[in-house]
Amino acid sequence: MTDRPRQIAQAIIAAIVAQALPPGTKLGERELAEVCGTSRAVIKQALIIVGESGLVETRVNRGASVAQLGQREAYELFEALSAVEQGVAFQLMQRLSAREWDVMQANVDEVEAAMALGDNTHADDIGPVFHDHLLALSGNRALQEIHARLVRRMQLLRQLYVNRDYHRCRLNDDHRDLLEHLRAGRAAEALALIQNHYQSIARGYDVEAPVAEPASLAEALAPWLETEPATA
Amino acid sequence: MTDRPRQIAQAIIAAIVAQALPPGTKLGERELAEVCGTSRAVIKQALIIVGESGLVETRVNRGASVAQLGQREAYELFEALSAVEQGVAFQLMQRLSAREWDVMQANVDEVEAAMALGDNTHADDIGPVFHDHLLALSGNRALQEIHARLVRRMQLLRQLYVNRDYHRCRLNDDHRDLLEHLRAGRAAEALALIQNHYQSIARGYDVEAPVAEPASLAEALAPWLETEPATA
DNA sequence: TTTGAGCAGATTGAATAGCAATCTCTGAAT
DNA sequence: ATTCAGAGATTGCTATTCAATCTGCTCAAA
Repeated sequence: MTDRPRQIAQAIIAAIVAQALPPGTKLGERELAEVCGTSRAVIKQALIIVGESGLVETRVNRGASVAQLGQREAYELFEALSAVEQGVAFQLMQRLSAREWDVMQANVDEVEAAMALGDNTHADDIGPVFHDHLLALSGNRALQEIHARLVRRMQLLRQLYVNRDYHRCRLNDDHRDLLEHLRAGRAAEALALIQNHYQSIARGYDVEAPVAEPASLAEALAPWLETEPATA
Repeated sequence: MTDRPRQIAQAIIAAIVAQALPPGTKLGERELAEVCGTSRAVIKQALIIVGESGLVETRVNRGASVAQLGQREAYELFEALSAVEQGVAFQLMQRLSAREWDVMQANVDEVEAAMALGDNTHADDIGPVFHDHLLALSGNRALQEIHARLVRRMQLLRQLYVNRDYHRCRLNDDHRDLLEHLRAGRAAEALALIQNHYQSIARGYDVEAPVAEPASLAEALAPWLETEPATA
């Protein structure tokens, strides 16, 4: 029961990433305090933690609400993800043998198998893990943290901009091609492909869409709060 | 007089980066509250903000103290900086004309002029700005924020590990060579040089040194607090 | 109808007091 | 010298309170 601010912050982050709290949802201190069964002081600390992760916007005297990223921020997010992965890829190419890329190869094959079975939901779930594997191979926790933060913010975009059925096969093909470049030591091609890959992903997001309705804080947070929520 | 947590957090960050608060310095809530003339609640919020930036370590029931980065974290920091700048450089090379690198060229020349005059202090001050210019050219605020956070944490290393007079001229030569590669579009050479550059910097840090004595919080923070500190 | 002023309620920023749990440091006993 | 116990200090958290600000509403004027 210690470090409640961080626990609550994790719950809020989980709810946001899981799309239970749509962008724009007001996160009132009083209401959150009741839902979490704690005091406003703890809530304020939790909101600061979430705010530092970039998932929540806080304005003085106006409280916090789930961040609504603009087109520019969306673009910068993809560019940043691309840059980080390019740097990581370049470094990994210098010290990894062909065999050490097998984890990522397995992911590509798994996604392909899922798609062959028509299980697109599962393919969508494990497809993005390809990028996590890349970061994991670096073994660099600072870079993994940076990458994870960017990915979490990217989740927000799914709700702001329509996801006109981006071509999964195309993305997985990119993954496969990228792996070949990486294994063969073709640096320029690999980095260019990463950039192109993220531009493909970005193209699936560039149309505005109606924002989902902001659910009640109690319902949205319930699954991620171990402590009993006060039933208002 | 609003948003005091953030103001105080900025003051603490400034003090840490300026080496007024050496690694390991205990940041007691009560004492900070008195020094800043505010309440513990505000201080706790400020410490959370600073903690999220990675400059302060917080353990439950044991409060916060200025982070003491280990060898591994130091290594990861340099690797991360290298990766980010490699990614940025690769992207910039595709869209910048030769002329648009002039800002960075100016920095290199300025540093060389300072060194020619024997003003090594000034050279050390403006030398690192070279890297900021690179990020500024990207125009990507997300990447600039990431980079700035990494640089701030790197400042901590200066106090933990002795800085056996790293060769400024060598570093500036790297900058000059890098610019040539960037202008000429030699991607592989440019990225390799960035990596090598940070390894050179890292080599200047790899010896342990006695940690500076933790100054009093009041004295350390005074220059960065506009509000009057309570004279205990 | 539209616009704008003004007021009431709600919300946030912050201070204060206080309590339980934990940590730290001192000092005594072995 | 080492170990252990206890007092004091520190932290985590709650509750309450007040001022400043914001929001939404009514109502009057153009």
